[in-house]
Amino acid sequence: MVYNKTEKILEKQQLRSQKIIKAVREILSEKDMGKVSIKSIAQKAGIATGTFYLYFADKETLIDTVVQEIYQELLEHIKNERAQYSNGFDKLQATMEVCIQLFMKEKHLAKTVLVDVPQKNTALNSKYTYIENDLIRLAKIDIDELMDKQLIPKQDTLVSAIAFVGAFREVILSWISTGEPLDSELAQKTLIEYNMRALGRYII
Amino acid sequence: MVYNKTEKILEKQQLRSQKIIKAVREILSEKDMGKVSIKSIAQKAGIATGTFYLYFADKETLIDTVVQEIYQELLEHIKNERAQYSNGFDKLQATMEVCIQLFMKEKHLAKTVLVDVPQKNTALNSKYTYIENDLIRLAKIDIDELMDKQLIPKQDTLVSAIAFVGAFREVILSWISTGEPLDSELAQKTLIEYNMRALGRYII
Amino acid sequence: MVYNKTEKILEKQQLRSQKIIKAVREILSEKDMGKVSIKSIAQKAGIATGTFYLYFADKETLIDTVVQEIYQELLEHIKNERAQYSNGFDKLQATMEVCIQLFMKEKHLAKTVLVDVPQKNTALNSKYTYIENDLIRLAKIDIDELMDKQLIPKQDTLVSAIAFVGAFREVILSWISTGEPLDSELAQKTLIEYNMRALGRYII
Amino acid sequence: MVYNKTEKILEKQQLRSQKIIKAVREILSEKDMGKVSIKSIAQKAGIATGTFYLYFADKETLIDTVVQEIYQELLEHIKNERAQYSNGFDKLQATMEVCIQLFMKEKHLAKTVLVDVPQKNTALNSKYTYIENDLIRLAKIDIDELMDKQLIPKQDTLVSAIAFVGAFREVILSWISTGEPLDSELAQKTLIEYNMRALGRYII
DNA sequence: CATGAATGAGCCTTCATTCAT
DNA sequence: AATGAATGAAGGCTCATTCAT
Repeated sequence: MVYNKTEKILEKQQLRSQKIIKAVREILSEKDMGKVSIKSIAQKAGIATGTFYLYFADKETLIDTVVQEIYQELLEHIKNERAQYSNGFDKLQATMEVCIQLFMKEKHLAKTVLVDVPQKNTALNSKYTYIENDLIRLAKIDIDELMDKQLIPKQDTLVSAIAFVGAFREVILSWISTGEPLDSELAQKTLIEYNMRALGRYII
Repeated sequence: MVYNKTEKILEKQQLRSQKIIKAVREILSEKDMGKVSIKSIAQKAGIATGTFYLYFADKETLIDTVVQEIYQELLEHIKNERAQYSNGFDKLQATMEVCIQLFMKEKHLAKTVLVDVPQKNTALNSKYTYIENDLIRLAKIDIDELMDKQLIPKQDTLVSAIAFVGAFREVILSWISTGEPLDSELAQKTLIEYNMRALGRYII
Repeated sequence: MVYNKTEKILEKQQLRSQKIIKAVREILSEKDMGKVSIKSIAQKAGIATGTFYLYFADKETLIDTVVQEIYQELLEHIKNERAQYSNGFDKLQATMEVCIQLFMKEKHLAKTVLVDVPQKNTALNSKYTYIENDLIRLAKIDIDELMDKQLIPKQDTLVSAIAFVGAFREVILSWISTGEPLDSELAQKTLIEYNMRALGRYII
Repeated sequence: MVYNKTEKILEKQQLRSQKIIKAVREILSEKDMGKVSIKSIAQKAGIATGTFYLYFADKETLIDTVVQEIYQELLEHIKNERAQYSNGFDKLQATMEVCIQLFMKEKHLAKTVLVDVPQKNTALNSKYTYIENDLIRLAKIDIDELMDKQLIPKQDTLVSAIAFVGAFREVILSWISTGEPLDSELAQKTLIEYNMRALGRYII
């Protein structure tokens, strides 16, 4: 019984935590991005402001958690998609494609992940491992492999991976801000080819 | 005499303004990025809080001013360097080189320009024209020219320009955060070639 | 139970609101008329400055509320008393008598109503309908009636009503400042007769 | 020589003081009643803010001085006008007429004298002798005289004098706020007759 | 455990007054 | 004497956090 009770309680706590996190994400996703105050979060989560502090130490902890969750989700998506390909080029391309899809569908999430979070973590203040780093790591693995197989020229693969992600990030953000370009297909093709070409794929 | 006096006063005022701006820049550059409150700015500038308002209408005006100043500085550098080249590829390369030099020398400035400011201006909140937009514009001009001359394949040149700047930005920021890579020369070469290759320069 | 709880809370909130309003009234009534700052109000009400904003949107709202409250109280008194008379002269006299009574009993309230509030609303700044206007309106109705019945000479009844209230106001204020005159009865009689005579009651 | 010099200096000081006072009065007279800050006063007076403190101990002293000056001027006017009449009724009427004229011509001055100043001096805080008191005193003298001569019924002449001034004050203020009534002549006649009748002039 | 009213430090801004020049 | 830049206390308001119920 006791065990059960504990389990139930833990479950309930989980639920509450999730509710709070969901509330934050909803607020972050709102078009006009309402105030991200504890009060508004609690309101959206349907709890009292004080209750918040039973689940999270403080506001910062909450934000950290939300960010982690978002990251995990995104990486999950990417990994699933990549799993279908064995070729390094294809994997990179698939990564970009899934990211484009996801980000364009959830623009505010993209903003949070690509802008709001990193901005709090620049320079030596890198408290999180953020999505960009994860993406870079993934990209680097592929690029390393391609270089090993001599499919691309010798290069500082870390730099390339960073550039790869950076080019991608900037374009996505511009689309989020100004709306996707009219010829969306050409635009996406340009972006993908930009990065693929940049790696230096040998033309056979 | 009167003339002299006025001159001196103006000079002194300039100095104070500069002192305040410098204080903001310093705060923005601090590792732990202290609060950018009027109080902290005044403290850092060695003035009373009220004095601040003798030099700037309000906080927002100050921030605008700082941003503008930083932009002007950077663009000046870039334009000077680019002026020496007529060829599109060379100009783009020169732009990257001067930016690398400047940013690596003034890392804090780079951080402000590439991170702090853009983050306040994402999406529809584009009150400033920020450096990235200016850089993108410059890059696009060169890329358009290259495409017109059929030196690179057909592409959405705006996307390419954005990707170009994005790749660059990300790499620079990573260097700022983690320090330049050991083989700095290879790293820089990789970055530059990454972007040049990405444009699709036809190999002759 | 829930109902009870809600009731209790509402009651408590009412209490706080009242406490705050009372605090303002007290400050307004103090001899040296302390500063009417949020801080001083909160202090007097025994709450934190932030708490104030749980009960009133801002300072202006509070002041409005206080004023309205005072007005309602006074008008209630007057209307009750007037209800007992049908004759225009009697109604006017009753109005004066009830006002004299009330004001002399609650001198601070009188001061607020007759001095503090109007002074914030002079000229084109008439955001409130203040007691004086209401009193004037009431008086005018009676005077109009008297004139229609040809019980008083032809006159600009609005001017007369204003003068009526003004004469009254000034005398009351003088009594508040300097204390009622020794021969209080004569004094009150003089005031009432002054205004009644002024209207020009035809001597039969 | 020394004497002369001192005289000149005193004269100059007088001039400055006057300039400052004039500045305040101008600001008080402006339709939109700009901020009455030391800075704005100094600006209008054509002096530096610091200079102000060479002529007045502080802001309050200045305001007191301005008020005194205004009062003196007004009383001067009134006394001159009254001097032409020997009859008590005529004197009272003349007083009212000159006040109406003056106040309607300088509405903002009227506002200052009748509203702004008294409001700072209510109740036991009567630091100034304000115009109203002076007017009341004058009126009382006349009313006493009339009563002594048995031209009006027995009454508390102080109360009557206060009521007299109060009725007058209120009407003037209403004209200042809302503009003079259309039938200005009837309105003025009503006001004057109101007060005259109120005194109880025996109809012969 | 949950609540949400209460807290108070902190923010931006104004302005009467001072003081070095 | 005159200047006006500098001062800093004070004002209204916000919001992360606490605590009595």
